[in-house]
Amino acid sequence: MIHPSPGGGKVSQVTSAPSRTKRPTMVDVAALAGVSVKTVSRVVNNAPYVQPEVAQRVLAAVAELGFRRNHLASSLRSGQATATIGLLIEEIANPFYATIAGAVAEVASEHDTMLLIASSEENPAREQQLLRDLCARQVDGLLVVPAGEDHAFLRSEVERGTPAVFLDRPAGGLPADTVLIDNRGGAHAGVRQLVELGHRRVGILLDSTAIYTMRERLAGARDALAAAGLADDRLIRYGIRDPETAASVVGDLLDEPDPPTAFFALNNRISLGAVEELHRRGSDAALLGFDDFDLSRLLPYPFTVVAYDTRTLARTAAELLFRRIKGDRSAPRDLLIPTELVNRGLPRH
Amino acid sequence: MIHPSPGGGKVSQVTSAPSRTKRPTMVDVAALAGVSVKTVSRVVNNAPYVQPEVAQRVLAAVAELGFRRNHLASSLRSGQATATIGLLIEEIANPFYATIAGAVAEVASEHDTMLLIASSEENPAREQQLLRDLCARQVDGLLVVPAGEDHAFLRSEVERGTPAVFLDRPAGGLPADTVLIDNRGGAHAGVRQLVELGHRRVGILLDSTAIYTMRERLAGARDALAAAGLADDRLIRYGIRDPETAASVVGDLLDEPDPPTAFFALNNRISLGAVEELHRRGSDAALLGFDDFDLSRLLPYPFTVVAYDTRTLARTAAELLFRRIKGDRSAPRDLLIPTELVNRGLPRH
DNA sequence: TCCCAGGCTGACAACGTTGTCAGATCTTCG
DNA sequence: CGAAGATCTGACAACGTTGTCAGCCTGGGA
Repeated sequence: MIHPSPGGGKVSQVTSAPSRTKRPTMVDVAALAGVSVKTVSRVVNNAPYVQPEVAQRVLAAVAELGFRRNHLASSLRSGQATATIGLLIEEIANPFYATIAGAVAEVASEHDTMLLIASSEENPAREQQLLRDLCARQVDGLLVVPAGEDHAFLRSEVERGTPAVFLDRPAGGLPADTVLIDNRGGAHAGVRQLVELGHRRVGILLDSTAIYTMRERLAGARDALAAAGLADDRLIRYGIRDPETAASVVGDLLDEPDPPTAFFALNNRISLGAVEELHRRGSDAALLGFDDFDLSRLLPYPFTVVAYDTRTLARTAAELLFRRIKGDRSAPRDLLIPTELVNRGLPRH
Repeated sequence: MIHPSPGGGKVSQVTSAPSRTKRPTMVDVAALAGVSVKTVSRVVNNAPYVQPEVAQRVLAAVAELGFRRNHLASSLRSGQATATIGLLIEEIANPFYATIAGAVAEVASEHDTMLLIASSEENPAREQQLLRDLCARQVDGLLVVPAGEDHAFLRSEVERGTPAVFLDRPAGGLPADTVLIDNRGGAHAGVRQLVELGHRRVGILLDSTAIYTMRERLAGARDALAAAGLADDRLIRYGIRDPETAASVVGDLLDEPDPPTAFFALNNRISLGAVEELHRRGSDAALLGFDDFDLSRLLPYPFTVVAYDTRTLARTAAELLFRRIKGDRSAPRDLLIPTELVNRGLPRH
């Protein structure tokens, strides 16, 4: 135990008023080390031709002052290379985009690059403003999950040396690298399997056809049904935004006179609602979903998903972007990430 | 069907060589508009005292050249205000951190600020390097979910005007704003409820006590058990990293001669494994988890979680940070986000 | 001895922008 | 009519860094 002596119990290492000291610059370091600013720059950047003992003096000064190179000034002067890329997604908190962000961050980190993330919130105007802002910050490249339909405004930026790679959805009005999921093929394969299992009436549940992925998946599903002569647009339900709506739509369809024996949910929010309703009713309708997700295997109803690897999607796009940043000027590429049919959910009863 | 005519099937709107034009600067705009650079600056920044017709000319030149102000140069010259904050988390793809990132991005957007995100991957050395890098990029402030135990190295940065707010875990060796979950209180309340329900043997499942949140939750649980005279350290299992391990540990405990009648899983990865095993065995042991998660209500086993609002945690921290950025120099604050007991999972059978 | 190459260093300008200041013009008021 | 202000504009320096270049040494070869 230490006896607190009045006023002296604690060494006052904390200056009570946070003294907003100015950041030291190379000028300060140079003065302390007795060299020129340029020499400091050379030492800080590991440039050759500095006498070891001079370098030591400089490093000592750097340490004493707590100098950190100003990255802004550095990249302003040296032209490009802010070692930053911009990622534009719909919404960070959404697990799909979070996975994308994680994979992109990983690739970025492999290239000693930082990640500036912006959320468009599905708003094309906001998307445009954010992309412009990212360019104004001189990012070395852009990764974009498009919200809008028209990206012509990016053309001049791309021509001026900020490469852009689009992922999950195609760019509009701009020749650019694109990395997409095989939405159409995956939906086709899944629905064909339902047909082969003997299903003749397949309810299709989707959000808006204003969304590219929905259009593609719907097209794939229709193709597969049409190929078997089973196309029936009365079984398609649009505008499903959340699990609750999905559940009630599934209920409505099951209550009709000649109900579907199978459902195709075009995204995982819809799958979730469908699982809930089918489980509640003890139904034995087949369920096919698009998009896998973390806990799908623990849900209380067996279903098949058209799965794909979101990380591969994102890594592929990011790696392509870095090739562009490093100077690859070849023609824009369109890459397709394959899908796979996977069984999920817990067996019935 | 389109007959491909040799070499002419497509209008060549794509300049084969993407001509890396230089970005126009205020100098270019000034020359085109026939004014000084400073006047361009004034127009671009909506400064007063520019004749409307001159402003028009400048804006026309801006539009014609596709000029965008260089944000780097701007914030270099004008001192601070990069309109960027840094967020350091463990791993972006993890839903917990994704939720944090989303909420932070939201608050940042309300302040017209962009978000630079970095992942420490639980590595203190990497954390330190990333935080330094963020400072070098002159961010206006830092939000940190600490990985390491010592953040004294940040002291000089904070004193030099980069405020930092820590969340979810406390900072080490640095007086700083901190926003934490009420881990201890939540665990205490949950376990007390188990005791009140008549449970006398509670298995406690956790990851490493090297993790702050684990220590706190464990302490809360022990307190509650001790208060009822039920403390029994033989029922505590450490080092559980993933659902699979959790499941097997639960199995082991249930196979012992005098098995627990209740389990407390200290995070949601562990809860998940416990749910799986309890469901598989058709057990009727009570389960208490810490951390709510999206699909918890659909899991096939009833359990109670100590829940909290991650978004509130993150928003609180972000708002505090922006108050600091705006100049609030009051003493560092410690805020506690409350928890709540919530029933989850589907009823047995 | 001189010359030249290579190692080492610093002065200076420049990156693109904005703060400061001074000057020019115009209005207003005593 | 003159002074005081308000409005408008541009020259210049500065933010912190790095590219360019010139110059200083030292040592080795002719």
